[in-house]
Amino acid sequence: MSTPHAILIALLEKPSSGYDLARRFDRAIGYFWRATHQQIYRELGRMVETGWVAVVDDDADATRRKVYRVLRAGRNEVARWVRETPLGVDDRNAFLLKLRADAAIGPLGVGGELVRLIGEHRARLNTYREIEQRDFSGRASTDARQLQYAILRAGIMQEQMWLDWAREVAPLLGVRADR
Amino acid sequence: MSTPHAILIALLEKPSSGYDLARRFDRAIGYFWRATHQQIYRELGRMVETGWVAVVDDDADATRRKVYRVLRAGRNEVARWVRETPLGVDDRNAFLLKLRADAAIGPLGVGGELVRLIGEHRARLNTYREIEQRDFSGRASTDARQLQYAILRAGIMQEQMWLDWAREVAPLLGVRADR
DNA sequence: CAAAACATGTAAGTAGTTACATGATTAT
DNA sequence: ATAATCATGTAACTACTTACATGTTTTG
Repeated sequence: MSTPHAILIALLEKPSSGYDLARRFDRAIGYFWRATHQQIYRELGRMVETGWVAVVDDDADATRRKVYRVLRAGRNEVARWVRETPLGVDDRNAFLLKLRADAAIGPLGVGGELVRLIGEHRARLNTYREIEQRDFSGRASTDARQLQYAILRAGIMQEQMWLDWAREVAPLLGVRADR
Repeated sequence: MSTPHAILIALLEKPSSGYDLARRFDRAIGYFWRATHQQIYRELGRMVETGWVAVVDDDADATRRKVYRVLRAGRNEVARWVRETPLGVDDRNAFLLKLRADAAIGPLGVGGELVRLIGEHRARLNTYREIEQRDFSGRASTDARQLQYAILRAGIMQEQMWLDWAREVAPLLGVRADR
């Protein structure tokens, strides 16, 4: 959804070369956001053009290694993206990305969005529960039917988990998860 | 990851027109797998070429509406894909897709893959727990640090949830979630 | 000195998104 | 009749993936 912003935020946390970024996107970051080295180099090139990042003139070390840092315009762009890009319930990872941005250059007012998302997740959970009541409340079930129920259970458990998590996070963002 | 297979499986569950599929992918199916009508029509066209699906000659009803059904080759392709395409821990939705295929034309032996995935999810959960111990066991935390911990918590809770779910599903697939 | 890891890129192909386009049927 | 919904498609653009390509530095 937003590879350039993922890269900007990673660079805000620590200025890096394309190669370093590729490694970071394979380890810690990669657990929730992926990018190949081709994507990274392409985006870095574009963002230099745009003026969001610049190569740190590695004074002494005149090797071929290029370390990038985020410029003021890039920082502003991250803040703008966090504030003005509404996410949906399916953009879990993008929301975590916003939290990382908030940790790096915050506060950026992510609390409001968390509250909205809690509402949307609750609505979806209710939808799932209604389907559960309607289609899976009876007794005897065929194998196929039990599998279909398992798929729905995955959705239900996922929403419950997200809401549990949101309840933990809300106070950190200065909002209430009310009820 | 595999739009054509998602469409084939939806068609196995119920022969439909492109328009119907688009609606189904917006409702129930859309909660875990998305496809726009352009993708759907394009894939349907391709799959007719390949011989995986065919238009049901809507005898009487000679309107412009085209209902597609899955041919034997398409069915075989689904079975092949389910059996021969190993998924990673991040392909949650693709695994649910396999369960739907198994419910529709199973059994396809998905149990083995579930067992493998349980192992991989446990490994990832352990990695997260180690990071937790190493980086977040101390007391006093800054705001930024607490947010970083919240991101890690999301990962931990997600893995725990998946493992809980897998424990429910295992018996349906004839395998044990052992321990 | 050879292999592994470092480091950055181009090119081609595939998939996905967004915008445009058209016409038929159904309901008000 | 006119608006909404049904129904199917093309075209252009953007993003992503996979393969190719090249040279450097470090380590055994």
